[in-house]
Amino acid sequence: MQTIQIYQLKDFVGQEVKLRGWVRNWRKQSSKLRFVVLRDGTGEVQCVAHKPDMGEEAFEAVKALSIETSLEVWGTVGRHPRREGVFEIALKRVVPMQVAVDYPIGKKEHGPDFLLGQRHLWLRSSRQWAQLRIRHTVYSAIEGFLNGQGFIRFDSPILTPSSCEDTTTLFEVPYFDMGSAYLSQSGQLYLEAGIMSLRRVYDFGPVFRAEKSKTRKHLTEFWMMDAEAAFVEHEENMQIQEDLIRHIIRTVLERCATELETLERDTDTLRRADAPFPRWTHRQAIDYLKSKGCDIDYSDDFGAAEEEMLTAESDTPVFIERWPAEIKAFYMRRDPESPGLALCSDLLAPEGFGEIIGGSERETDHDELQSRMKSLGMPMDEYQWYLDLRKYGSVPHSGFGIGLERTVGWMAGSRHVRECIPFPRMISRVTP
RNA sequence: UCCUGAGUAGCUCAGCGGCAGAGCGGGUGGCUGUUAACCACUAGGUCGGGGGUUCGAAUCCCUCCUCAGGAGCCA
Repeated sequence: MQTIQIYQLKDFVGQEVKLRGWVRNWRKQSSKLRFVVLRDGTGEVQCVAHKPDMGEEAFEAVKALSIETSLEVWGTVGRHPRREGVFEIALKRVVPMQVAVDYPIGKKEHGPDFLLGQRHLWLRSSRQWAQLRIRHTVYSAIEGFLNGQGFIRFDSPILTPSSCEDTTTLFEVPYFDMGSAYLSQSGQLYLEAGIMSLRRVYDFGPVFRAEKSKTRKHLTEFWMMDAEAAFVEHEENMQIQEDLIRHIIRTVLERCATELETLERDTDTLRRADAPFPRWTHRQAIDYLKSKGCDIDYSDDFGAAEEEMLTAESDTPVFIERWPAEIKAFYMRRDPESPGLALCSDLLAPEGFGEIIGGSERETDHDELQSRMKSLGMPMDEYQWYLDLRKYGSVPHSGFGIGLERTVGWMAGSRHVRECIPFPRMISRVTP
């Protein structure tokens, strides 16, 4: 008899098999009939325990099962009598590995604080299973796309000497007798060094922000993929981002049908997002918002409400490009046609999921960059290496960073990014 | 840091000045096709902590704590 996994059931109809997993739920129908829902990490299947078929002793073993007990089951694969395309197991025998007593997560609703406190167990529920599998698929789609575009993985350091911004948003860690180091907010500056060797590079890892943000779009530790490419300018940079996002959408739709169904995600909406992305300048966006009655100025950033208005009428994500330079980062190249603007773009996801990518063409001129850094009061000795990149063969280059959890949240239709990472870290939670 | 809301059984919540409640979960029993199964019975309480008002406080007031959503903030 073969030991199989639930995803293989369709190939074993009519055969006796062995499965290993956990009890998701059980239902008692009568003194002679019980249903046990088995999950094994690859899926779920209903097992039918009928006392006259399996015998007194084997049925007693089924009666002793509890939610989340780990076990091995033997039985015959069949088709559900009333559900098309659904399989079930006619049980012959069950052997518990470890009997779970009083599993804390029940079948009814729970609050977020309780569930996050039980995150190590909450991971087992159907929705979390589906979301984490979509996370894996998004991760895998990003890597597949970049590999196909000639990007080389280049791991940026996580411990860094300091920030280019003020250090209040950084997590500080003691570093031997050298004072403090800080957890990285982004590996971008290091990637700019990498492209001068490898032409196109990316990193993919955790980044850390000590901001006291308390919203459904913020985590203090989240995963970001930063890509950087030599000889790529602003327009091509946006094209790469659009191609990447559309590749992610197609990959998730293709590989995660079951997961999306479990989450009751509207896949037509996702499908429609796989189309050319509108590109608005920041000025056009402000004009639009003004026409809708927003009290906003040409030098302003957008709040959550504005972001939603900008994408409300679009099926696809929307690029907002060429922002006022003074509200963007120092390393962004200025627009030659309008020096007050930065050659940058934010990509806003539709359906209210917010900003998922930020990118820009980078400043290439040594003196220009140096003067901006000085005026920001940055520690020039710590960043000499970064200025060196503009002294020894500076080239046009661009890059962008994509937030994994927000992208997963959009794909999965999750209201909160805390469900898009196995163990979320937020302002009021670092455990479990 | 600010604004708003919440904290009552293991969980989700109702009760909002006069006997501490329901559903789920636990336990016991019933039902041959259930899908968060259902039905009956049963056990289960420091009403977030402290202080105050009142004949009487889960309920009103003050204060602190915790959580949520949002704002600010967010290479």
